[in-house]
Amino acid sequence: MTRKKRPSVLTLERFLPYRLSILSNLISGMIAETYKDKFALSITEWRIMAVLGEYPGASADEVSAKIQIEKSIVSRALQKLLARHLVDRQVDEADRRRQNLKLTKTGLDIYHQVVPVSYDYEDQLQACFSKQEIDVFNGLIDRLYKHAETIEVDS
Amino acid sequence: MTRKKRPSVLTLERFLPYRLSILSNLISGMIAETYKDKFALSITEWRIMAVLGEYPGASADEVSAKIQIEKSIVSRALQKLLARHLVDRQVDEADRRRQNLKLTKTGLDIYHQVVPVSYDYEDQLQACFSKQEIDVFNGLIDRLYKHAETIEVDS
DNA sequence: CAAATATAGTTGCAGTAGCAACTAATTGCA
DNA sequence: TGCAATTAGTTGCTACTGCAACTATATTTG
Repeated sequence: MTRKKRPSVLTLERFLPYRLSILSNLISGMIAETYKDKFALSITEWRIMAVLGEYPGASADEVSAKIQIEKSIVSRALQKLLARHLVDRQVDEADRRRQNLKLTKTGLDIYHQVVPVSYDYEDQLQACFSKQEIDVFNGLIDRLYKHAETIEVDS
Repeated sequence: MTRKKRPSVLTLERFLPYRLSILSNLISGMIAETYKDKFALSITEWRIMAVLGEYPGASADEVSAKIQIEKSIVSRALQKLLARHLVDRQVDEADRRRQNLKLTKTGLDIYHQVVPVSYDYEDQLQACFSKQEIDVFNGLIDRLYKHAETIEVDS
C-alpha cells in the first residue's frame, strides 16, 4: 500500500493545531469576558486565585508551575491581586525566599462567586455532548497532551 | 433524581476551558518554535501566508476574518511580510480601498517548505490516535465549536 | 447628486507577555 | 566553614495585543 498522499496546500481549518487554537480562543475568550465584566479579573488573575483556592499557602513559583505561566507574569498579576486585597502573602520563616500565598476573606468571597459561574459555563459548553462523549473527549485530550509532551521539537 | 452536586472548589485541571487552553498552548507553542527557528515566521505571519496559499488575491480584511485575528495585528504582520518580500499587494482597481494580497515567488517557496513541516508535526501529534479516534476527535471539536458560538455570553 | 453611512486599512496608545538580568536567601560540597 | 551553585521572586526592556480613532474610498438614501 502506498503512503497516503499529502496535499501541497495546507487547509488551515483542518489543521489540528490551528483548530485547537481557534476553539480554545473562542471558549477562553467568552469566559474571560465574564470574569472581566463581573469580577474585574483577567484569566491569569483568576487562574492564580483558582490555584490558591485549591492549594492555600502555595508559593508564586508553585502557582507558576501549576498554571504554566511565566513567573514574571504571575509576579505582576499577584501585585494586582495583593493591591486589591484578594490575596495575602507572608514570608515563609522556614525559607525566607519563599512567600506563602492565600486568598483573603474578600478573595475567598469572590472565589466562591466565580466557581459556580465557571461550572455553569462548562455545563453550557458540554450540553452539546452526551456524558459518554464528555468522557471520550477528555480521554483524547489527556492522551494527546501526554503524547505531545514527549515529541521532540527539533525535526 | 437529584441534580448532580457540584464542588465548591474548582479543580483547574478538570475544567474544560483550562484544559483546552493548556493543550492548545503546548501544541501551538511547539510548532511556533519550529516556524520561528527554521523560517523566522511567527504563528500569525504563517497563518497569513497559509491563507494566501489557499486563497491568492485575498484582502487583509478577508485574511483577518479567516484566521480570526484583529485587523490591526494582521496589518502589522503584513508589513513585515511585505518588507521581506514574501507577500505582495496591489490596490484593487475596482475598489480602491481594497488591496489584493498574494505570495511572491519567494513567499511561495517558503510556503512549500513550511507545509510539509506542518503536516509532519500534525502526523506526529496524531500518532497517539487511531484513524477512527482522529475522526471522533475532529467531530467533537467541530460540534463544540459550533455550539460554543451559539452560547450567550451574558449570564 | 449631496450628505450620511459603511468599509478597508493604518496608526496611536495603553496594557500584557516573555526573556533575561538582577537581588536575596538557601543549599551543596570541598 | 566558606564559596559556588541553586532557588524564589522582582524588574527592565522590547515586542506584541487589542481597542479606538483616523484616512481614504465606496455605497446608500432622501
